[in-house]
Amino acid sequence: MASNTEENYLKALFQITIESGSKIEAGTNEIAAHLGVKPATVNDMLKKLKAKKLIQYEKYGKSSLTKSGKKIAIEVVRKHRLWETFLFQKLAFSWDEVHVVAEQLEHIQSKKLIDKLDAFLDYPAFDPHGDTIPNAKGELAITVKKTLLEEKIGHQCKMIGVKDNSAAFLQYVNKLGLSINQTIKVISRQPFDDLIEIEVNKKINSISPKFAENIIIECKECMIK
Amino acid sequence: MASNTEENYLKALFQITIESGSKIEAGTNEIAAHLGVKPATVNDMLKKLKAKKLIQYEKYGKSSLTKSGKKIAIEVVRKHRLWETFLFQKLAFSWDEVHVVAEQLEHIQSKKLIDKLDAFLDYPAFDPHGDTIPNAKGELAITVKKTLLEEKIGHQCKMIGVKDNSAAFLQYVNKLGLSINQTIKVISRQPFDDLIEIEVNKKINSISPKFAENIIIECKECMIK
DNA sequence: TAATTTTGTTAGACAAATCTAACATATATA
DNA sequence: TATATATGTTAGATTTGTCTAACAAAATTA
Repeated sequence: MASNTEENYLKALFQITIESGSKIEAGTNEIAAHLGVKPATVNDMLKKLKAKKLIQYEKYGKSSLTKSGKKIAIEVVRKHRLWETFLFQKLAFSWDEVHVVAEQLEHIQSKKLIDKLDAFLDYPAFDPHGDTIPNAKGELAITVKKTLLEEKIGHQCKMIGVKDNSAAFLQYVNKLGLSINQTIKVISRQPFDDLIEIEVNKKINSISPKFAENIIIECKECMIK
Repeated sequence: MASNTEENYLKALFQITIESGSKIEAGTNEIAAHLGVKPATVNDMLKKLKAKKLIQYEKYGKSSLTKSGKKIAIEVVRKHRLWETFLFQKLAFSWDEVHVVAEQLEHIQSKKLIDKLDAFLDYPAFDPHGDTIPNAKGELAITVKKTLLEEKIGHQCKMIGVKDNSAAFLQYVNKLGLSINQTIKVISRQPFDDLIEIEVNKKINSISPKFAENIIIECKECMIK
């Protein structure tokens, strides 16, 4: 069984690599900065985690999770986010207070506890920060933030913000039926003038690339494990 | 701030001494047996806790809690019993499963969490084992188990069991209106024949010392802190 | 390519909590 | 009271997780 500290290293590695969606390995200094410890300390732990076959690591190289390391990391993330949801929904903690307490609660060892908590909260999909919660099987939908311009044709996504805050732009946003949390589907792209067809609330509209570039969306990237 | 381990030693000392209602100090071996560690380990910790002014202790002597040590111990007991109540009432854990998980949860450091949990559970007075839960001020009603013969005149207590299991005795118990959880008040004691007058459900009856000796009761001993 | 900077490693130290084995003191018993 | 038993202490070792300071390798830049 992994110690609290080991769990924290595995979680850090998971968040830096897999969940970031942007890289597959992490450097020693990077992990140290993420955890607020010294690189020397991380180095010792990397050797230990390698010996336990929880990470892949070679001297002077970068680190990544093995299958069993990833499993533990996802369990910790699941516990963290379920506890955050509990604190927020049931105990009326505010959005910004839940994290520090969940940092402690995530290390409580009891499979039964966490599965019962999951049921008590009615199997939530998102924590109070909007991050996805892994299910009991350890499956986790990874979402990535980007602009609507970058979304692929045929994909669905969720609007989570705007880049431009001018009145003109926001009025246009409104007119198209767009708002925070609104689901958007990209239908097509015209080769001739680059206009993008989107579907919002079953209505189809065309928007310019310039407009699309100012809509921040979140889309499901992949399913982990 | 006390470490998890220090908290466990303080809690053990509290339970052995103050909460037991029977003694005011604990020996090194006794503490070791209670915690499942070796006396040598306890000895080291006693020195440390003394240095932190959390206990009173002299070489080759017995140990007891100081005011600040007691405060911490009661907070840990409060957390333990509130978490047990949460697991039992909200997550449908069974009576005998709650303890081991609460042993972990009792060390979570967040005053806000425990006070909100208390409110969420509607300020319970007892945990699933029937033990009293200290309130937010650190006050705790201590109950002591003894026989009805030992109860003082004028005091109220609660029947929690019997010593004799013969049919004759149990029928007599029934006839007097006694049962588990029944409140009993000791009215008087006759100097002439030692008979004891008790009040049960507003009816007064006389019982013999032999009878009283076979009724196990729980009574509020005092209010701690 | 050579020098500099960034990144990673090693060695040695420390604190916390535990152990075992040997020793010391206190209490009980013959 | 002398011995035996129970209780408590000490010294030295171990594990875990951390540090600092010195060193080594890799990457970047002039």
